[in-house]
Amino acid sequence: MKLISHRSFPRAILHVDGDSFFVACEVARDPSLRGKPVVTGKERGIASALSYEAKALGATRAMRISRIRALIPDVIVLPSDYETYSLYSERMYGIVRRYTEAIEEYSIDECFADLTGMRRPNAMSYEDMAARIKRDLDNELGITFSVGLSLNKVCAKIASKWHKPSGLTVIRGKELHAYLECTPIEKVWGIGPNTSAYLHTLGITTAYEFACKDQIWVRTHVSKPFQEIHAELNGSYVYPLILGRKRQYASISKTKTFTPPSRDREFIFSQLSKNAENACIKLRRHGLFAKSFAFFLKTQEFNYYGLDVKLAQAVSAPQEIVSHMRRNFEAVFRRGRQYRATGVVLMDLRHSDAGTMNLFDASGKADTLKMILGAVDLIDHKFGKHTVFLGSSLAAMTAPAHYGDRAEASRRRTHLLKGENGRQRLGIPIIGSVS
DNA sequence: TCTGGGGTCCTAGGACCC
DNA sequence: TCTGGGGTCCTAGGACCC
Repeated sequence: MKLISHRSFPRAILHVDGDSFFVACEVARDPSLRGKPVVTGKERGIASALSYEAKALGATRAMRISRIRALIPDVIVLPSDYETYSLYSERMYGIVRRYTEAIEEYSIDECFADLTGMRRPNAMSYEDMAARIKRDLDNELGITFSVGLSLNKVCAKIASKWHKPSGLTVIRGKELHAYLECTPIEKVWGIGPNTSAYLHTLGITTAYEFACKDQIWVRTHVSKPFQEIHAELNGSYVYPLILGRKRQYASISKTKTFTPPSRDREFIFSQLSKNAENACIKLRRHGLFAKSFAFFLKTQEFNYYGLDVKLAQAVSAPQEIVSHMRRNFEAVFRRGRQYRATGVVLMDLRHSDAGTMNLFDASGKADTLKMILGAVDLIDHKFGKHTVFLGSSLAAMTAPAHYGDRAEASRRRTHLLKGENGRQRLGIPIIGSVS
């Protein structure tokens, strides 16, 4: 039995979703691409977004670019340009914000808006607002959007997905069941492959069948996140919008898969070192410091072996991360095992390292390190990423072309920032000059 | 989907305490 | 040394999202 302790009123929640957003931004910027099979993700060798023309010819998300080229010889492959997409993203938020301040900037190509109570200020119905927002977005950005309007986030998501691309779907409370009957359970936001399979074993295949289960059943069969989804499928408003600017990072990670896989310990470690460098670059770009981190190796069988490391002080220098990984590497690495990827995750992020300085470190190393890092960031900014890098990353940086992006490899300069090398066992690596 | 990369949140269970 | 009951904090790992 459901307890309703307050008089709930229906909400009008809007979900806005850019159609093939990355590709659409590229087309908006370069109209000559319109109508052609276009994919982005060149830098990774994996398709991140596809034009509808490319999809129609059989390409799918996460497909290897090489395979797409075989499938569609005249496909246009572009590297992802997040700077540009972010600009379009900001414009999207701005247009929606004309109609309400209650906006959640959910991701680069999606947002939610709470239109509740805005009929009078905007002098139009919720449906008209949704239509106007879509029209403004399509016209001003030159990108089509799929828009859904319903009682809550989960249902608004179902609505926006209903008709793609360029759809506008309104799902009122009375019509909800009809939509849910046609929605496979695995298409519901928040219900992944695992939970779908589990629900299937209980005889549930559609969102409607799940929604019809009573409270007792729901509490005994699924955990909290799915109880909440269940409530939203019944029209309740459970998930509030998270308003305002994107919240701060909880973690920053860098992982990299290499082909072919490798058993070479030095190579594997250099990959970790490179991950650490890249993660720290992002960390510093946001003015953050990490008080702990994790690193892991991923085997050819998709098993993960890793370690969490707590630091005595918050750091932003890769040298610190690398020296800790060096000390703990043997606990994780096994000879003979085939590895396909490594990763570094920086955690316990904060805005300052103040108050955590080691009092016994009177040598001025910390200050030196800061100056070096500042210089490194400046050089990278001026001459491009990875103009300078740690000696411990060398193997990863100079690996054969098939170990990475060919173009990147050829662009790369070979100046080294001396520091970590195979034999060093010092807590803080020796810092040399940029050669 | 023969499986890339970057995130967040929830939960069960152990450690520890009273 | 054995016996309960109950609370908090932390961690590893699962699940999901774009």
